[in-house]
Amino acid sequence: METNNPSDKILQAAQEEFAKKGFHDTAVSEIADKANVGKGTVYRHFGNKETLFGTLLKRGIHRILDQTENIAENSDSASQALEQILEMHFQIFEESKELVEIIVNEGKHRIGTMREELLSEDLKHRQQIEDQFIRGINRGEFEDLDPEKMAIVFQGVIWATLRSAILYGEMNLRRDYSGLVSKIFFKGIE
Amino acid sequence: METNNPSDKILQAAQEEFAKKGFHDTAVSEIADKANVGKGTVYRHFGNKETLFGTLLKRGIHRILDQTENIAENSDSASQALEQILEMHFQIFEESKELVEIIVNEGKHRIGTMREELLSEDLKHRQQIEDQFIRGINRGEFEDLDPEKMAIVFQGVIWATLRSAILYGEMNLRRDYSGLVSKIFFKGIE
DNA sequence: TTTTTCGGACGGACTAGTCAGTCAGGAGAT
DNA sequence: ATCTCCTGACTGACTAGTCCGTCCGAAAAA
Repeated sequence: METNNPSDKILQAAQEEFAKKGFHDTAVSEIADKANVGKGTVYRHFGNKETLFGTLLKRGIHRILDQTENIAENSDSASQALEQILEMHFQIFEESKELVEIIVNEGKHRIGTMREELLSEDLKHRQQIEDQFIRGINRGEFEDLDPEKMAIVFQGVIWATLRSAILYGEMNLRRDYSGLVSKIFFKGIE
Repeated sequence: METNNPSDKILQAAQEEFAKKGFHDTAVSEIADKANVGKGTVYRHFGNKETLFGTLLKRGIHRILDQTENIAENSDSASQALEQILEMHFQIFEESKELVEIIVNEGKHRIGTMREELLSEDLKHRQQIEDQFIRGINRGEFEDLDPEKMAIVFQGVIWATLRSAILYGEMNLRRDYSGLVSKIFFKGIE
């Protein structure tokens, strides 16, 4: 991991600034300064502000998508998979609070040209979750309810727990929520 | 209802523009144009852009807070109250898609000076929901789980359903979600 | 009734500041 | 000398907020 190449330094600085102040209130020059790099260098590596932001966002989302994929393949049951998906989000949050902060605060948002692409990534993630609900229904783990709606609700639960951690600084998401969510969801629909 | 007074026209125009393009991407001059009013008039009635936005947001949030209060007082059980709270959100959404859009997209967000105030309104709402979980636990409706966490999760569910309706144009939220959420929540924790 | 005066709401040109994005020149490597 | 990459001063576009002349309607004066 070449942490001295400008691209990485810029990305790191951008992550910190965007997490702290959001897309609109962060100036490209601030990111350049924080990365110890000229403004022009930022524009050499990322064509414009939006692309820089989008790169960061996509990075995070793909990480989530990949890990979800992985969990789906290596789990014994749907409820176990869903539990692990939730905990994986907590894990990523602990590793990179800032990245999750950006995704939670602004990922759902209309950021110009990125909008369509980002929306489709979000949909992909929902599909992964939905697949687990379908799996659970087929295996007889869950009642036969609309899996799409279930996935939407589950995504909301993930988002809400992360958001509360960001705003109020929860320390141990896994301890606080894993059992609770399992109890609500899987007992409720078994 | 004096719909010709500038204040109302401005508020209406602002609601439409903010819902469509968000706070940062909406120029005050656009709002003034849409309201058929000079820019100065906007500033006469609302001291600045942030206040205009905040007025709109607070309007919506207070409506939710008041109706929640009302439901809490006139319900027979906690689970019934929570069900009604969810449906009340759907109701408001149907009446004013744009207002809910603003709240869902930007209400949770860092809007300068408003931040603290808005955050506290959000907390108030969570408290109302938490109160219902406490009530449910005391009445023996629900298992004895952490009511604060339950409220956070429940807020997430409300948000997720509204968000999906905004993004993908669900038509009948009540039909799609009321039963589902009840089943998940109240069967899961009874 | 008609005219004049007056207060203050209104409009929009203007100011002052910000910031995304550019580009001409510099520094370092080969 | 040439090439590559970097730099930051600069530009142009944009917009929040101001400010003062205009306009309208009410009410006093004639």
